[in-house]
Amino acid sequence: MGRPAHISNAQLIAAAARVAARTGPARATVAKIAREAKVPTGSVYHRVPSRAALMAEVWLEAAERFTTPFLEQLAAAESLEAAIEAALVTPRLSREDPAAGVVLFVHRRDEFLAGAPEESRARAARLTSALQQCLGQAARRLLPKDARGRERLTIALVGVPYGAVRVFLPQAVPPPELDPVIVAAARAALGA
Amino acid sequence: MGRPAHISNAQLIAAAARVAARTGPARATVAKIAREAKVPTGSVYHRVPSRAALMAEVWLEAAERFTTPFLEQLAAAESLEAAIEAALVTPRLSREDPAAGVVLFVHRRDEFLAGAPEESRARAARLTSALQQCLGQAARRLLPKDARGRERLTIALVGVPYGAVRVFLPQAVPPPELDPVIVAAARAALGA
DNA sequence: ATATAATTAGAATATATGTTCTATAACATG
DNA sequence: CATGTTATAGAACATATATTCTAATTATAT
Repeated sequence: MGRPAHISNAQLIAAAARVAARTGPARATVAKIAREAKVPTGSVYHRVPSRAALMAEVWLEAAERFTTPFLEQLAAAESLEAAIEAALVTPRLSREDPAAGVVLFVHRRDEFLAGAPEESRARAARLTSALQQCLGQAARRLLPKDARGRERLTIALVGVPYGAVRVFLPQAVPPPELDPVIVAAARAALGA
Repeated sequence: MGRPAHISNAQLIAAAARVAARTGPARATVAKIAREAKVPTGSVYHRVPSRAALMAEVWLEAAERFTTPFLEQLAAAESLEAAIEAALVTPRLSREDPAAGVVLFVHRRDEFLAGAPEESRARAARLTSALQQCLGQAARRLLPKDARGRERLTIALVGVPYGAVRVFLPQAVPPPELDPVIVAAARAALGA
């Protein structure tokens, strides 16, 4: 089968994620990523077609780690209180996988997707629209009287926890005491 | 006095702010900034020593527009309710000066300060520490029982409004209806 | 008018960095 | 053990863009 690779594709993405988390995607050069992954720069191009595609992959992987539990919690929620639990996905991910947390909550989606191949963009668009759709359905179910229900739910379940963890990231990990504060603030934002 | 300049120094900074708001500071090239300001690229270097120094200036100007009213409101606050008003500086700035809002609340301080001259960094450090000091004093005054008062106040008055406006910026301007939501969420975050 | 200063104007240069290329090494299979 | 395949290894190349440079322009002051 030929010479074995020093690292796996997933390890390359993980190394790129660490570099991007530290420096931001714009300053994550191929040289730095290769050094972090302990492979020569040329080897990077045996795995991915371009730096832009790799950065997109980094974002997509982090975004999926967030979206999966968030959508699961929110889609199943039959009460506002249950929906509010989804707000805790943000601090939990930041603790469990700080690099993914920093990628998602410190840097911006567009920085990672700039110049990315069409396929990566399409995947990113699907993730984003799945999130919005789920928020819309939950709003119709749980805030039927509120004309701007989806907007309000987005503020409470996305905006509030995002802002809360940003007080800590990237220097520190959000402490456990943050979670009840997020819940209280999200509940208040929903007017509940 | 020599040939008159096409634009003032302030106009160059404003043009740089618009470009940086659109593309992010990393992709704000000197060529783009010069085009936006309608001056040749070389002229930029008659005003500022480097692109990095210009980006730092953009951030510092935006940061001062935020810090001044925020500190004023918070320093004068003799009650938690008065302090909570400071949380509204964030959405107000985003409406009154969207470019400054995007610079401060969409992009990151470090992106603007990367490679900046020492003097700019020192100014930025002073702004940041003035903010932290004021938050600390307010916490001791208004939340004397809370051992982590400053942290909590930061979450409520900085993190919550930041996350809330981020739901809208940079695509849209935060609507006026957002303000009572921010106040409610900030109040809840303070446990009041 | 003429000299001087400050700027415009944009070409030239330097540098950083993404990408490709050539050679070599390590593994599997017949 | 020869051959084919895949990866390493890092140098070479291409490109984008920050910065500098030379010349031309337009104001003020004497």
